Amino acid sequence: MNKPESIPVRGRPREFCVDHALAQALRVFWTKGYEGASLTDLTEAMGITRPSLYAAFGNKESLFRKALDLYEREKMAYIGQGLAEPTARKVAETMLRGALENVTGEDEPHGCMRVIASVACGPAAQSLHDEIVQRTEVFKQMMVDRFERAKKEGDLPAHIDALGLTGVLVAWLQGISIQSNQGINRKDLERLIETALGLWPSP
Amino acid sequence: MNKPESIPVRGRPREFCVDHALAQALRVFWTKGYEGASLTDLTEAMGITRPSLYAAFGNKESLFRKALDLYEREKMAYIGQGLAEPTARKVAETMLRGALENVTGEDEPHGCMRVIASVACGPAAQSLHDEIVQRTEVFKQMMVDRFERAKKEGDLPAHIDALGLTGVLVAWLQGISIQSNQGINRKDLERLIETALGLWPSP
DNA sequence: CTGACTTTGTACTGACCGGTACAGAAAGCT
DNA sequence: AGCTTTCTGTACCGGTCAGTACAAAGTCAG
Repeated sequence: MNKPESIPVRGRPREFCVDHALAQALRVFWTKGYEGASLTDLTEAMGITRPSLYAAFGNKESLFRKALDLYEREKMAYIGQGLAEPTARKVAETMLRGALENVTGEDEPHGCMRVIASVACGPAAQSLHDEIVQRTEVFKQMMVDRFERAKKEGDLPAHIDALGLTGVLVAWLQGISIQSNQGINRKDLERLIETALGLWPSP
Repeated sequence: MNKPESIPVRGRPREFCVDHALAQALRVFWTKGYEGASLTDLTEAMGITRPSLYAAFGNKESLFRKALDLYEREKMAYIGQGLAEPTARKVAETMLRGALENVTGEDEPHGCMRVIASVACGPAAQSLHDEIVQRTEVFKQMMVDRFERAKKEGDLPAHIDALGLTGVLVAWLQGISIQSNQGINRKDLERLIETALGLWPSP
């Protein structure tokens, strides 16, 4: 995984694996946020020099975007899995437990990269902030639609506000991320989740 | 409010009001976080020069701590008010509505400064992060105690886990902060809160 | 081999960061 | 009047930031 991956065509071949370097960059951004991660942090973690980074990834911002894509693809799969569950309760349970796993990984940064990055980006990275917000909105809308369907299917009471319930669930997910980032231990987060599921509306 | 406040004793009198300058600094830190706020941002907003800032407040970090004290004193009163409410439900309601007001202020930054600052501080500000986390833990413990009392008083079912319920409520507060920071409108946050209160356990 | 082409590491750029040295200005004390 | 004390503005410090110019090195086609 740490060697070149594609058939070189012309010129001197690249001496590192782009995917592996991107995975290392993801770890740095995940831990430190966009502005907190310096090019020195990134190049050291990726094991390449600055010009190599710029040649392969454009600049810091486009590197971050690629890392964010990778993060959402590999680390936020639990959102999509949750949406596919058969009942509203299972949707919530899958997302809450998935977030817990994502956020308390053994040797991974604690907290959700999306949350960290959206909060911790100054005016210089306004466009990044906006993009993260927009991606979050897409997920939220899918949840609203899913809960509307659940109401029709009868596994959510009719008086429940699907948008409000989505806000509640998203707030839980974000709160789990923040509390984990603040160093809460996993056991306490599990109690949070158990209590939250205990509050979840029954059909 | 923008003129000196105390009786000068010796030497040239200070030409600005310390309290007013601190309030302006608070706005900057609240909006941009600790590392995102540069000394240039701060001095411009405060209307003073760098040496004046250093003479009056020590350095950037101690200025931030003073601003954080001011924030908790003036903007987080709803936590203490909530704890004083007679029932667990009113505790939650007061805190949720207080957070909403705090976070959707007309010409104030959106989001809770504590949340923003705890997430958006790099390794340089580790001691600040730790202090914010510690202050949060104090509040949490008070909530746990309050909900334990509520169980004894019978306005919370006995099977409820007070620590888990505190995590649930804190996650809501943090989620409200983040979603507001991401530009959610106030109406949607109100629906989040109404739905959350609808889930709150009845005695 | 020669030339085209691309990646490599070194060493640099200008801009900004937090923090400060210093001299002049404004007040009270004697 | 001086003298002391404190604040004010200018102009600077070394360090770090994101980004790049440039030449050496490696691999292809011919």
